[in-house]
Amino acid sequence: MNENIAESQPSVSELRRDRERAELTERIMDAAREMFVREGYEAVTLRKIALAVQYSPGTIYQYFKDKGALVRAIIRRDSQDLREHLLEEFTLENPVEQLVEMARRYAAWGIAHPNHYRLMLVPPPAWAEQDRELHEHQHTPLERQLLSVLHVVVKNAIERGSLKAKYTEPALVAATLWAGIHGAVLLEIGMATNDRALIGGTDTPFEARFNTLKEVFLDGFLKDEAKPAQ
Amino acid sequence: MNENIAESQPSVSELRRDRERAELTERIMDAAREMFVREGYEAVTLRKIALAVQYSPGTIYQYFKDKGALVRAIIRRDSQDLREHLLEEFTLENPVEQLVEMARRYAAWGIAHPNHYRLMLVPPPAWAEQDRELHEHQHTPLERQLLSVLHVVVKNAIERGSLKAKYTEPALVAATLWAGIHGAVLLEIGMATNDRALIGGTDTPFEARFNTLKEVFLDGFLKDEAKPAQ
DNA sequence: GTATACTCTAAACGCTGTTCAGGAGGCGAT
DNA sequence: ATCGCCTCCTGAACAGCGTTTAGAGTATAC
Repeated sequence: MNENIAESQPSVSELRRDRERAELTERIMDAAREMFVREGYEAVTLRKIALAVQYSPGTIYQYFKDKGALVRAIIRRDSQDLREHLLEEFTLENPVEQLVEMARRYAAWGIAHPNHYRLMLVPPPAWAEQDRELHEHQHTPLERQLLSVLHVVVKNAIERGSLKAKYTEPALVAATLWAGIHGAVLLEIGMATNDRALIGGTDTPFEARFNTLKEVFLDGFLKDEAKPAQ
Repeated sequence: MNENIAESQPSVSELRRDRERAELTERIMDAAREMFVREGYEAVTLRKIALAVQYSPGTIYQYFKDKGALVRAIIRRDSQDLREHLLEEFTLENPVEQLVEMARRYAAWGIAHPNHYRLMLVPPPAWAEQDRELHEHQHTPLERQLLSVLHVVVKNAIERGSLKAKYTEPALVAATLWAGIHGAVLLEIGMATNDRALIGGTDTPFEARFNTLKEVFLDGFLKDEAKPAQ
């Protein structure tokens, strides 16, 4: 044992062990993610996850403290992915256009992955109780991350004088924007999963609702002279 | 046995039996509602409910088919209550004012009863699978009911010419309004339950967010000459 | 070769929702 | 008054859940 040296270099077997550990961690998360997204949180059992990765149930507990920690780890990673997806390839220097495009990406993602969306953004307070874990390592909940991303862009728009004079507080504007988009996505998800040939055809396609929301927000927030050309 | 008469009048003991059945049904629902609202769906066990009403667990199953049916029955009843609360005492003949007041009541109710709100409006797809039950007896899901209430008032506003000319479809406007309010309520609920002294004080009170949403919707939807006096 | 550290498993625990055979007791008919 | 019926309710049981733990098995370190 070379404990005498305070922090010695890791041996080759230690390296392999660490790598194998990381790989199994990954395999578990991947299998669990797929099941959570397909069947929802409480329909997925640890035993099924263990079966999928071909280990005994107890083994999972050497990689994740409990079922909640597993789902939280998945959420943490996927939140980061969504966040990067929203910010990807932005060369638009116009913050208003950027906001519209981000909203479009966000909504498209949520509708394409309804269970995933619910998992990350509508946590039943069950697993949120010990969310120390989610907050640590500069990991604020996704909702917060999104708000702070919006905050930056909105602040940019305000500084350029695109918004009406009465909207001076970026946090307020960002929260309003996010509330609208979030509500629209949830409405679409709910209607898509709950309804099969429901009452009279008063239904409207999501595209139309999204555009209405966009119009209203643009008309409501922007100065008349700052509105984009039709 | 008086089977010869097709439908005879119920005997006195039958009446008492039916009444007692209805009373116990009520007691179960009341106890369960309180627990669901306080602790959330999956934290409440049938055994605890049975204990609260002082019957054995099996007895519950003579009154409700299973746990999902019980919570669905509660949701059905409370949905009606909320719906009536929103429409209560309306003498306002101005549909725009009515919409604002309804939104205010709705948001206040949701924030005052966060668990109740989530229970009724953000069902994890678990118990929504067999929602035949929720749809029957002209009971559409609450979300639908709210949209149709909004639909009527919005249609009224459109017919009075209060909205900009490009908004001709009440369903579209109603969906947008509801999405915004729903999102705002969920954001408030999430921030209130998740956060205890979080990152920098970028927080805004709900009142301010609600007013911003109101301003934007009024500015966005209404003709300039139809806006209420400040 | 022996001791050590680690990983994984099998079994068990207490809990859950749910089912079911059977006891208890009031009711209507004889 | 007695008999059978019908309803309500219970206690025990079942399978499945998340989770814990003692220990077998194996690779590493000395």
